Amino acid sequence: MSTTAPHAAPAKLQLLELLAAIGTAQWRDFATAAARHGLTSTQAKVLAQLNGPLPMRGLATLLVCDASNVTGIVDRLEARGLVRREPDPADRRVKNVVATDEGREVIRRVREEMQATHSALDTLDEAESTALYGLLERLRPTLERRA
Amino acid sequence: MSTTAPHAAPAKLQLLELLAAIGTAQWRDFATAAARHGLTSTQAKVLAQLNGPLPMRGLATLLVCDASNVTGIVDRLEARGLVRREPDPADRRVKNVVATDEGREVIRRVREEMQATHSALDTLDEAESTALYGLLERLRPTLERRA
DNA sequence: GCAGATGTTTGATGACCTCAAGTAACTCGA
DNA sequence: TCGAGTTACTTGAGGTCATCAAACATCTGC
Repeated sequence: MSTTAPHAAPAKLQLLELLAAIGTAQWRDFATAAARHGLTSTQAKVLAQLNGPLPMRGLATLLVCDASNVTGIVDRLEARGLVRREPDPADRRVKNVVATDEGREVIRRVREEMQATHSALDTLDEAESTALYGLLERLRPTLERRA
Repeated sequence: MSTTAPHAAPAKLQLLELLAAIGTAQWRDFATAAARHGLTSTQAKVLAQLNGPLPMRGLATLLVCDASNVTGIVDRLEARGLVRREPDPADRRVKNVVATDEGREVIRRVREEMQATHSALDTLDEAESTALYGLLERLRPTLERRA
């Protein structure tokens, strides 16, 4: 409301708030899509990390949470048949979590059903997508390292 | 890993994943800052919404959650003296939630202590900030409407 | 071989979240 | 004005997520 120039440099706080708004909206989109498949957002997030076999501990590290927490989440995913615990051949303490075929299919659908996000990204042309990608890619390392 | 051109147009899925990564990192930064003040991220989020008096129902709408949920969150914030329930003069059913001075101060500090986010945004020069702001501003309406 | 570190699980506790139900207060038309 | 329907808030039950402490099995290096 203060300045009027159409493309004035945004105040840092405004940019911060906008970034937060985008983040929440996308998260909500994800949670909604996950819910349609009977998954909580946390369960879907775990499923999304499982490209290959991953030990419980690795999962906990990725999620930045206590290992004991992962036990329950994987329990519930396993009960639904979306995930499997496999013994690690090299270390008998370790249990590797693997997504089942159904698990992979479900998370694929969740991603594809994030309509709000897809629609939003579709409003950008190719140059804009590239620009956005470049900018976000620059933010990422700093943002993730200092957390 | 597949293509090698430095500024090739990103696949939609890559952009989606990058956006998600940025969102989680920023959320984690927020949660960490909130925790330093003894707040859960949800509590901090509520505090962040309280620019003026807001009825419980309004809060629930903003948070996209059940009204009964807000009762407990506000209870805990009120117990810490960060928030106050005030009767609405126009409608005796309504309780308006207002941040106390201490509440406003705490949330101000939380925002200012989101170091990862601040550092990341500081890596952008003015033109880049402006570009990012413009792009995100374009995404926002679509992203929020379709949620 | 043994002390210490690591991976997983269990149990206790608390916050968050939803749904169903209850109470109080508002609204609007007959 | 009065009563039916709606709305705001709370309570209680039940489930998920998150932490910590403790137990247990297994690995590691000396």
